[in-house]
Amino acid sequence: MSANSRMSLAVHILAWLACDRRGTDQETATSQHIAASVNTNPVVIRRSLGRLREHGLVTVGQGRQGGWTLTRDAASITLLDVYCAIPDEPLFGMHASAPDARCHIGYGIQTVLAGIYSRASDALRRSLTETTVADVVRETLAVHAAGDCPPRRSRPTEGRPPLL
Amino acid sequence: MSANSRMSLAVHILAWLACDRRGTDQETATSQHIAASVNTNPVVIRRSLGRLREHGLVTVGQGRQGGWTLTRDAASITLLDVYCAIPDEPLFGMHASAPDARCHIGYGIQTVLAGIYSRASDALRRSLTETTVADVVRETLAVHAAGDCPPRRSRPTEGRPPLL
DNA sequence: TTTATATGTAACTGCTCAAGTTACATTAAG
DNA sequence: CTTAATGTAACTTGAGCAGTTACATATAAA
Repeated sequence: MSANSRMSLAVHILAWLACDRRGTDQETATSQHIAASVNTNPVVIRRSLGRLREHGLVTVGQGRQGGWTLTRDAASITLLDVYCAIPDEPLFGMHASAPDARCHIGYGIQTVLAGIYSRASDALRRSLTETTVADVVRETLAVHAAGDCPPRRSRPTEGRPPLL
Repeated sequence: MSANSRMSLAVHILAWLACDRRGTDQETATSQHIAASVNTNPVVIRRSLGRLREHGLVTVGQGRQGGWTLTRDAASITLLDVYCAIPDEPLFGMHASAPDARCHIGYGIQTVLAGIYSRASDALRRSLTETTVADVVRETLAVHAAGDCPPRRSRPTEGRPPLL
């Protein structure tokens, strides 16, 4: 993968929003702010948030003072929910060009592979249900608290004492 | 792609070799023949077989009358063995550019994601141990026997009665 | 020893796709 | 009306894979 980082991006965004909520200030959570934490372009963030919104995980306010919020508690959002909200690429790709159907193996191999891949995908998904966005936030803040970290910046941290 | 088809390719090749072995003739299994079944270029097959050989799943004879054979029984080769023999791309990619370490979330998120992805990968691998190359051959031939298939061609089928 | 038939591998092409970026229309608070 | 936000199209860049050509190397068989 094929190095596509959309899962990491989406989890990061949701964790950021969940963490942001924990604070007391009600500054708007904009794609600009989130982009600073993720270290990328705001448009990339908006593209990801757009999908998360389509799947009902976040809502957005339009216009000035718009911004993003989780629609439900972070503890109720599993990483499978997130996984389902990113563009689905199959775990394993099939042959680029169809095998020779006149060969005993070539004829049925894709059917069999599909079954195997489906079972593998189920196992993966089951494992993703075991972690919630709230878990991610908690563990991430724990890493931060334990670590030897540089001076704070970028919201949701800015100007506030560590949350844990 | 993400769609990278190397797993499908490797399984196809091994199934082909396993099936070929079941026959009585001892024609050599060449990259040329396998390529016909997979419907691709022999060099693509050799590249894949090269990795499978490095991982001890097949052996090769050089020169004229060279060719490929499984090193052990197909029933003892799990799909995890195959998975381990293809170039390892992580299941999920991390952020393309490192998150802002000055943010509470950005600082620790990748550590946490690594743990989550590792557990997901374990689940996937565990699922792959449940199928062997022999299973794939058996199921594939069953699909062939059940199906309404075109006239035979391309070894390992050519000129032989259906195996199942 | 020569010839025919394999593999091994480098090097190149073409294609697809993701991330990043720019630009601009739209929306709504103040 | 002004300002600050999202939504989205369009483009650039870069990476990686499948496929291909070409050729060096190895070896069984004539």
